Amino acid sequence: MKTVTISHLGRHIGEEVAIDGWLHAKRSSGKIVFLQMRDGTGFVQAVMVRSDVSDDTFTEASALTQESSLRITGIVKAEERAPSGVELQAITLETLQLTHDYPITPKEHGVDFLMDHRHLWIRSPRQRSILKIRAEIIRAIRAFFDDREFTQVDPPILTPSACEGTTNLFHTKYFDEDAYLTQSGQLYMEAAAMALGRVYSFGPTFRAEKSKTRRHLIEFWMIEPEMAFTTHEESVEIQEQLIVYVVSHVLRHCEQELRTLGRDIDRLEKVVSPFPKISYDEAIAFLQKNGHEITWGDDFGAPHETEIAAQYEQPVFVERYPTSLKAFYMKPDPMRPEVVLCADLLAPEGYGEIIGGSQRIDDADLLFQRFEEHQLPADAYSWYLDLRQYGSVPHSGFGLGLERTVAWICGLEHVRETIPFPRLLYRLYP
RNA sequence: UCCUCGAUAGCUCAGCGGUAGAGCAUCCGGCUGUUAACCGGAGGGUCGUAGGUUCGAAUCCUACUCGGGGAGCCA
Repeated sequence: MKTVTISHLGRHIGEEVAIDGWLHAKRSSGKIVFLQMRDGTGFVQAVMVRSDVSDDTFTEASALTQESSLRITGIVKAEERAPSGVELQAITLETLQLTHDYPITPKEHGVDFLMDHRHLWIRSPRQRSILKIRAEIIRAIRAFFDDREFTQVDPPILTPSACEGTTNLFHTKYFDEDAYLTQSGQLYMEAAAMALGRVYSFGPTFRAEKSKTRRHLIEFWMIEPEMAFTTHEESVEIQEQLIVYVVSHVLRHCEQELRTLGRDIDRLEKVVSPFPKISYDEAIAFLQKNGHEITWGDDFGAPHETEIAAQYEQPVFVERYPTSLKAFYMKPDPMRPEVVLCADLLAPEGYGEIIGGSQRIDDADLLFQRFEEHQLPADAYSWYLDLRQYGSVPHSGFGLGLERTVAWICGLEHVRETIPFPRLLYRLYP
């Protein structure tokens, strides 16, 4: 008997095949049983009619429970009433394990309960769809950079000290030395860009911040491209192309999953070039006009970002923030040294900042001056200062937060559903 | 760290000073096209923990524990 995946059943109409999977749901009456099967590739309904099978088989099917593992053989039928257009007319049944008391019932559940059962929750159609889309977004991001001859470089996860010196890091020991989990691979990626030209990293990042909002994870994944001989404006252009590419890839490859999530496809179809660009100055003026008590030099809070982004149907770049607000390595605008050559990309629909990027300081003296201003230990970063001593060039880069991007594209309420096993404040299980 | 909301059956919740409830899940019975199927029946609870007020507390008060949402910070 040929075993096929549910996703390929449509190619076997009229044939007798076997499927291996789990029972997602069951409905039955005295003489017919409907078995909703899932195998990871999709969902299909197997229909078992009492008169078609042996009494033992029918009794066994009637007694099956949610999430029992089983193998069913039957004839593949085209069926208009089925969501996938295909059904299996069951003939034989082999129960691998009869499950008892599966915790996640077809009824509603609270966040706490579902998070405690995350290892089982990911079996649900909704969670499966999100993880599929996450995988496709990752595939699209890699394809985008690989096609443009970027080289993937993996920065270290254990680091001797803070990269940016702003957020709280996870502390650990490296034998007798202190070590920290990385909060950004950027400085290492600048070194890599001087070696390989155009590079990108894709890996986990850790922030020991006591943040508890729908936009925060303690452990999250970030894509950090870094490009030699690239200006701020050129970097922003690449960021825009990347986002357009990723969204169109998901629209093309994940139609079924987006439908399962109930995502408003129209909103995603509006993500095309060019994206609006406004300056920090214009954003401040806009907020002031709308009654916010904010002055030039203040940073935006989450409500500010949401209000700015709400003006547009596409992601919006906010450029040239005050130098005092941004990281030490960002290059000042030569025409206006009080602002830096940077941009944040704000996603629509209140999802907040998904990209932060800038042109980096390439002048050795200015960078050293910044270290003193920010009271950073120059000796710990002497390798980074070396990059400006030996063939310094204009270069730019950015960081894309994967989970926020997934949450936005999927239209989710919270980033905790975008990663298989989220690490959240006070939640390290499962 | 701060603000705010919550904790009652396996799950989701109602009850808000006077004998602990419903739906779903589970078990038993019925049903040949179900889609969170439906119909009938059964079992199932130290009301988060510790104090206090009261004749009487799931209910009011205090503290603690755990969790949700948000702020700050950030992707």
